[in-house]
Amino acid sequence: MKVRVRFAPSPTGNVHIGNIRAAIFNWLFARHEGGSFLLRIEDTDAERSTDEAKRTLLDAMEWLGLNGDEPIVYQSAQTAAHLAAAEDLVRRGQAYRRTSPDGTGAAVVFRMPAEGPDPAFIRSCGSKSAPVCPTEPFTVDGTGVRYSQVNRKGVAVPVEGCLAGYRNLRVLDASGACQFELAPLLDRILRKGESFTVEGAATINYEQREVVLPDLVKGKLTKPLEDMKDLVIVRSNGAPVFHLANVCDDIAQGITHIIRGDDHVENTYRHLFLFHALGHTPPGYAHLPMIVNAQGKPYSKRDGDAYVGDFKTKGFLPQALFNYLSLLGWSPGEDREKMTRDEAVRDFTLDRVKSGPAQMDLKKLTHLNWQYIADMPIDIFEQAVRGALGGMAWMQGVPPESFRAVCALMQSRCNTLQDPEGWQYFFADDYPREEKEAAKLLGREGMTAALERVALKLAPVEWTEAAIEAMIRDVERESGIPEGKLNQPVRVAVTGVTRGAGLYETMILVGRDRCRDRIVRAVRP
RNA sequence: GCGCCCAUCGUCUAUCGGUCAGGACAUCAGGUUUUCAUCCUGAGAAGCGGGGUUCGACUCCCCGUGGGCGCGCCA
Repeated sequence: MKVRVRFAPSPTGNVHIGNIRAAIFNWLFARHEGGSFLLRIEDTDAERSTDEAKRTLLDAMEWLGLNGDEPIVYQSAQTAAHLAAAEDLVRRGQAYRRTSPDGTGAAVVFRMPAEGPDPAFIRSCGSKSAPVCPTEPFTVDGTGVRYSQVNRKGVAVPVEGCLAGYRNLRVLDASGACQFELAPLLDRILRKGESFTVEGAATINYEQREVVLPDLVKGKLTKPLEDMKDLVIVRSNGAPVFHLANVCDDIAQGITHIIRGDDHVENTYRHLFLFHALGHTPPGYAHLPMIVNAQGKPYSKRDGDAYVGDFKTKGFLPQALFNYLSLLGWSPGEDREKMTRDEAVRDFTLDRVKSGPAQMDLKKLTHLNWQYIADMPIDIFEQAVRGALGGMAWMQGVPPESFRAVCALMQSRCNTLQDPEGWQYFFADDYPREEKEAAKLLGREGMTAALERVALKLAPVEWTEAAIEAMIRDVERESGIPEGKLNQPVRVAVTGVTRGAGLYETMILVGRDRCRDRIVRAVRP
């Protein structure tokens, strides 16, 4: 069967790198398997969904090259199908209505199957016995089983579970006499809505069963069925709930594998039942570990760095972010990190995905970004820098040849596309200066005189690196300055900063007149 | 509280019972260089704790500890 996966975010707030990482893994898996990658926007939460969020989401997807293979599905347009599915479940006795707490309406509740043949994902664990707090009532009705247990501190704590979790339940009093037996009454409870209350129960016995979820990254996951509850699938206001909508849409879109964050595993146990009740074999599941912030905590709204759009504005390349994110929780199994999309597609398999959480490391992303920038053809780099610089005022009137020359000189020194904002001194005279450093370098003994000599000799010197260097060496000798010690003062005078490309090539690009004027201004403010 | 999941250098990771536990980022120390960046050398840095199983465990099992997730008429 052809693989079909989907990325199904809800457009509330900005797209998170955790989400986008899930999108990347889905995309990688689809491409590796030669399948389809679909995008579904789960916009049923009208309160929180915004067009703004939808747009930033789509922008991020496009920026990262996560192209979908079919038209986008909007969940809000599928409501009728969701409701029809719910009605169907009610008709077949697999769901029931329950009036809302405020009595204004009735929600549709999906019942974990308490009778009939077990689906393949349910497994019996043998009989189980559990103590019951005798002073609290034990009740059974169509919505489940409720009783209390005594904890270590001697306090009664309520326990609640679905009917399905208590197959062949027997309630015993302190003497061991059976007070209640579920199996013979099941039909009356389910069909006639009868309920039963037992007082003074001491022990319960039942056949324990568990849900088995074969996860493609975490292996076999299980969950005791008695820990699960029936679940609301349609609100009393008539709106379908996430679980129903999600499963219905996955069925409608023919999804074969669901790859999502592992914060969904608990939902998956329930979705398994929904797929089954709706007459479908559940898809394969792969639960991805979470990405945590620098504090090792899950990303929250406070973490500004977590939003995909920010990476773009901070000057990161989509290829670099894609590459970096694909390495968070996955590795090709060799010591290979920088790789093309094609390489990642070729090597990506779910069984190589790690199951522990991963922490985002901005330094490493930056390093990767630097590598990608260094590898860019100069034309592309120049274009990217122009785009990133946008319409900065000092860009006005810069001759294309000069700009290109500066790009060529500075490319290998760029960590991000934001770095070129510091190139201002090449083109304009109102650039930021490292005043403290400048004062230190310019204030040295005899420096003023030496720099004035440099300014003087600048006019006639041949405008080549070699000639400029020779001239500066001359001035050093004439001024009694140790060889090489004049470079930094000249640099700071000419550029305002203490770090940059080679001084002589920098000077050539800054221009003869500007160099002279800046040196003069530096010594005589 | 109950349930589920996770656990290798500071960080991302390799290892699918036998390795001097490897790589990358970061850090530190040298070298090259007119500063920076590059480049080259080198260093420090890890199997959460306790029990098992085994000739042998980072790897398998159990307990504990720590962290995460879930327990909504949110998604």
